[in-house]
Amino acid sequence: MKLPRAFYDRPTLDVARDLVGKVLVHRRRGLTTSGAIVEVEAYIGESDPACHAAPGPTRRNAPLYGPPGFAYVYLNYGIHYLVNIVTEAERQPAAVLIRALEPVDGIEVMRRRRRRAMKGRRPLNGRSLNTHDLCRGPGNVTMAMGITLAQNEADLLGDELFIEDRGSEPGAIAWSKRIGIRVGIDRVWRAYMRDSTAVSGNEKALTRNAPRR
DNA sequence: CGTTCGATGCACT
DNA sequence: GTGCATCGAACGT
Repeated sequence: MKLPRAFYDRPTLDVARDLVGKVLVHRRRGLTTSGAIVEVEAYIGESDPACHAAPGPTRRNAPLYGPPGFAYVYLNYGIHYLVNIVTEAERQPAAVLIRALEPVDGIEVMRRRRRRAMKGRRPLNGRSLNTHDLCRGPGNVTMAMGITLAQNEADLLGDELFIEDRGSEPGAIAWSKRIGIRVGIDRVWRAYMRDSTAVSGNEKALTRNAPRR
């Protein structure tokens, strides 16, 4: 069942927590890929220095100021697209970054896209791509799912990019500080499935847990 | 194990 | 011109 608009129109930390275990689906050119969300990070408001809304409204961050339940995709480091889910945008600009998935549908399509994205360099020293590595890390998520700027501002209630509740019981969820950022590192706004091997980050990032808030 | 570094594009000041 | 919500190879220990 596709998540309704009301799911996204809630406090961002609640949305982040509840997104873990849901299934992100992308249909593109007749190919369907999907994966269970196992790791997310919240970016909340202009007072969060790591949030793209920190400088106030700009051309790029406009989706953060729009209605909830839409995608915010941007190019990061000139190399990777990162996909966010806009939340309580009517109250304040905020979103949830999708950092890792456990692949479900279209696993061979994901493998192909990951390999194609590594053109020029020898992939993984010749080793093969494990399923739980296909969508491990926010750049890998978009690579494997085929998500680009074309999906920016996509309505998650549409049929191209959306999130489903498939009724599976989510495992234990843990919280930690956000990783890979240089400012706003104090906030404990990263939620992840504790026992999933598809979660990104090193041992330190995983053990640096703290209770929510 | 650990750290460093190159690839690469664009929003923002 | 600066700096980034990255990835993975290539090194050093």
